[in-house]
Amino acid sequence: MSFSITTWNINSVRLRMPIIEKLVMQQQPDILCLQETKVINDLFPLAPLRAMGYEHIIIHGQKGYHGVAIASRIPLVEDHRQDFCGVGDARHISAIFERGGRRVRLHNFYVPAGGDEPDRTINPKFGHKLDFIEEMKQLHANAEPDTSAILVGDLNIAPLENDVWSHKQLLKIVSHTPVETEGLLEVIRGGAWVDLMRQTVPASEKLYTWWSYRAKDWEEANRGRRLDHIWGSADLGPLLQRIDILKEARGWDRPSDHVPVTAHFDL
DNA sequence: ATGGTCGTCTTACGA
Repeated sequence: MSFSITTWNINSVRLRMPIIEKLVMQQQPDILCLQETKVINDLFPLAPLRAMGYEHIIIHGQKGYHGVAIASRIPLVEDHRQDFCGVGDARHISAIFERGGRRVRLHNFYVPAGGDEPDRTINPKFGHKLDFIEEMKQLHANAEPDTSAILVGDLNIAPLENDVWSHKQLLKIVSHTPVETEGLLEVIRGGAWVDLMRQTVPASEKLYTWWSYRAKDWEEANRGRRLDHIWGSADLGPLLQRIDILKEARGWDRPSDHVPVTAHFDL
């Protein structure tokens, strides 16, 4: 048995339906996790996703901002939303699925971007991001008995030196400041998560999932960051076949600034 | 060069 899961910050799900269809045609993931859907639940485009074979869809949206969704070809049970920082943002959705006799808890996150100034005393958005990361430290990969776990999403932090185009030049840029990168690594360590993308690509290699809209030529500049992540409980590590980062999707018509990341498992 | 370009609650603001 094989199983694949894709995470993609889509930056408006309604605007991106054409490239979501393109992704599904190419990759056919069993589960598709989206972030920044930017739409209330009543207006979420369920029909086209169902037409692509995703009959099990759970959504958590709000008007204009944030929003997460899980679209699955296998049944989802026990769906759950956690209101991180208690501010009512649609930034987390979770469900359980079963595959190959295994029970798996799936978390889909959209972590706050954190604004421009990496100082919580003058930038409340940065404080919110740090508080959100602090709350994520409660999240353990082995929290539930006889249940594996996968955590995906746009975590808006590039934790390792080679997760950004220039470690030195980005040390004071939100997404790569030491307080963020150390915080995210503590979430990983404390929760006994495995960074599955880095299990297959050594930390010495550059790895990006996001390229800014603002570059004149994103591909030529190649000033990317690894903001999107796929983590797993340790038992899933040996079952991982490969990770695909679909860089070409950054060049598709009306692209998101993030590209899809897909994990393939023997599961 | 402290810019640039996307998106939506669009002439403001978040990313």
